[in-house]
Amino acid sequence: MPKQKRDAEATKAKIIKNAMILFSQNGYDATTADDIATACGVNKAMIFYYYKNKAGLYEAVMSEALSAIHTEVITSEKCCVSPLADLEAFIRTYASYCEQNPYLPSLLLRELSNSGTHLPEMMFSSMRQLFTLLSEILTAGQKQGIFQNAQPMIIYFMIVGTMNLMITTKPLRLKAAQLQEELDTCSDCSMEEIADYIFTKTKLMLEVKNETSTTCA
Amino acid sequence: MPKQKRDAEATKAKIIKNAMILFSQNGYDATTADDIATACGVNKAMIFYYYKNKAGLYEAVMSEALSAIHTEVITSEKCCVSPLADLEAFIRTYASYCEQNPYLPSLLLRELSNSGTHLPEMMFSSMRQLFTLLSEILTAGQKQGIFQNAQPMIIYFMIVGTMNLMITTKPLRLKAAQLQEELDTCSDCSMEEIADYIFTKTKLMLEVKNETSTTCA
DNA sequence: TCTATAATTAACTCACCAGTTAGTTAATTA
DNA sequence: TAATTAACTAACTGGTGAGTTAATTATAGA
Repeated sequence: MPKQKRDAEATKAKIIKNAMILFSQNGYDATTADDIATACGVNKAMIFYYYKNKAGLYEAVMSEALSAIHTEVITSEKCCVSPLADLEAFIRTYASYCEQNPYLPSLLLRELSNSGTHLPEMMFSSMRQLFTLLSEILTAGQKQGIFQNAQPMIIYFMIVGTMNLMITTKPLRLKAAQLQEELDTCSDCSMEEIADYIFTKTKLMLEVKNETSTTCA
Repeated sequence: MPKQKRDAEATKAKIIKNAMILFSQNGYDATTADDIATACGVNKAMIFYYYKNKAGLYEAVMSEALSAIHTEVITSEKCCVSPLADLEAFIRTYASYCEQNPYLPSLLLRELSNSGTHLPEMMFSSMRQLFTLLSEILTAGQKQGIFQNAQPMIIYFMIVGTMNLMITTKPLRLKAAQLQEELDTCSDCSMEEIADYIFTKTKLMLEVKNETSTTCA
């Protein structure tokens, strides 16, 4: 069954994949069904055949992207027991996932900048779950007296929002750095370095006493 | 001259104002020239008469919004001499400006999530200037040994990006808090409180030794 | 091998929207 | 006050994009 002339799953996947890329590059409105169809060498009608309408496709795309990252963070986050280690795992996993799937950040930011006006319920709850996760890590740490004065929402945006922005603005930052040499836009920072820096700064923000080695297995 | 039947400046201003609101609420593509025209009770043709095309109008809107915030931050930032006071002024001014002009954050975020694909040159340089400002404050502080290990780009996003996100997500955060009571989404934090919190955390991040009163005149 | 069904396609429709145009009315100036 | 210009309008156009439809082809099961 390696190659078939007809393979529903394969075409569905092709559509999702290309739609994700195009949506994240050009936004929802500026991406046409024809664009997506030609991008994956599939007849436009197939999009409507499988996903009913454009909004349905969009929802499917976001669902895919969000559930993927959610399980990734959830599963890898179990690695250690201390809140500090969990925090580190959270940041690192999110960073590495986003690096491998650079479409997600711009999709998320766009959605947030819409203030979720047309945000489908599923997406909303998925985003909430990710926040809840960090929120729980923070309250746990606070109860154990490891973290001080953690407003979860603001901390969440300082971590996740900043990583999202660093990814989506990469080309912009490069351009700015070329135009104005004395400007340090972190234009060739790797995502790992960024995650590292953010983790260090988050520890300072939360006034974590002292590093009793936090590296995971 | 209080009321004229014809007032070019007034209609131009009306168009900009309503366009700004609609663009920030619905995005560029989803906002039609007809929408804007009816919103300000002006004939659609006037939009093209004054701004040539939709892109021209958009550029004018962004130019307006950005130059306003830029001068606001620039002028009020002069208040003190120390980098720490300047940092505080930067954060506070940005916060209060955004609160009064809640359109800007969503416009900015949308633009950033586009990775500046259609970003007009003027806007790009305007955004750069704001970043340059913070960048200079940080390097000054670092030279004086007040700030430690400041990566300007990341710090910038942790401050400005977070404030932008807190503003645009306000309705979303409210909804999430209502659905899930135990979740603290900072849903009734004022912008002042948020700015305060961010400033406090930024000081920790930059390892500022100790507060020798930073309030401005 | 025949048949039912799922996958796929080309060629449409219809609504909507950016931008135009030709003409009208108010203000300005000579 | 006549003429010129600037502000404004109603009605149009052309293109585009979401979604449909009716027909066609592959595939699996009996």
